[in-house]
Amino acid sequence: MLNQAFLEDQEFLPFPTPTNMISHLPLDSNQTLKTLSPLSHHSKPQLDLGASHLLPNLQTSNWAWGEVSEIISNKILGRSRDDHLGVSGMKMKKFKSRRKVREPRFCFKTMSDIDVLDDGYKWRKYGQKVVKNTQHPRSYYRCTQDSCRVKKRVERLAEDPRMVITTYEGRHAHSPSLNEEDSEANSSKLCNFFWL
DNA sequence: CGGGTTTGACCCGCGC
DNA sequence: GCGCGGGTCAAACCCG
Repeated sequence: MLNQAFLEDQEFLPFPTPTNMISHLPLDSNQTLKTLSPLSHHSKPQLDLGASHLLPNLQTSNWAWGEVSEIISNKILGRSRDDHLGVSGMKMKKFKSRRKVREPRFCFKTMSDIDVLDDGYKWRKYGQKVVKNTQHPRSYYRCTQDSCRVKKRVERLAEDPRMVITTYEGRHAHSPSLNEEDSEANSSKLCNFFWL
């Protein structure tokens, strides 16, 4: 357990990004960040140019996704790195004398009426919280798969309620629930596939 | 009845 | 030490 915690901590950077999410975070030829509407599965992809100014002159090859997410968090949400350490109070109680476990994380911004994006995984809501200085509550979701500790947070941007901020934390140890039947057999392969 | 959501309580870290 | 804020728990509730 202790080893696992340290391993996870060290794995934070460089930040791996699931291929099914790369489509939501393309870096174009101008090396600026864009985000895609999650509804792009059904309709023509809708580029959000509004985020471009947040990451001027971003070089894709020189940035890890964790750093990108951190920049987004800082710029959009006004948070510092330590502000969103994903360690619950309960975990802290268990591992009081140990280093904090930092799960891999990334976030992205989308313009959508829908709060919960359909990313192929099944999520169960486990909490909702009104964040200070925002009129919109933040929702907390956990992956419904047993033994999968991936979490995500969903909130709306205070300055622009049309924008949804989704923050993923951790790695899925299975494939999306779309192919639930064979997810067991392929779990390890697909895990690598989605996070490389 | 099983699985998901809601919501108030609780815990912990942090700043003062 | 105390209060605040964020994150989580878990009982109650809802729904198919």
